[in-house]
Amino acid sequence: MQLFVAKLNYSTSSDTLKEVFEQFGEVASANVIIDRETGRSKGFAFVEMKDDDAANAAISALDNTDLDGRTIVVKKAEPRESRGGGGGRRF
DNA sequence: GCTGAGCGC
Repeated sequence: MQLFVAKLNYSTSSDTLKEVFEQFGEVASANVIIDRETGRSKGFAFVEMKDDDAANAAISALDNTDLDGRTIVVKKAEPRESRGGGGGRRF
């Protein structure tokens, strides 16, 4: 299950999120969105967890909680292909 | 070196 984490600290890294989410279950991968233009964090990230139960538990536990000094928001991530853009080509 | 809603190249 992919989790969407928003309102993170600009200094928060993928490893930090991984360690936090690993406390609730197995984290397949943690990916903090880094801006290609500035090279800095955009303020949100995506965390993929192997167990769905752990993912829901992490949402209920980490949502609206303090992380690195900032109150983060954890929700279920939407499919990247649905958003459209340059990479996702449905044809 | 900064800001602060929302969805990844």
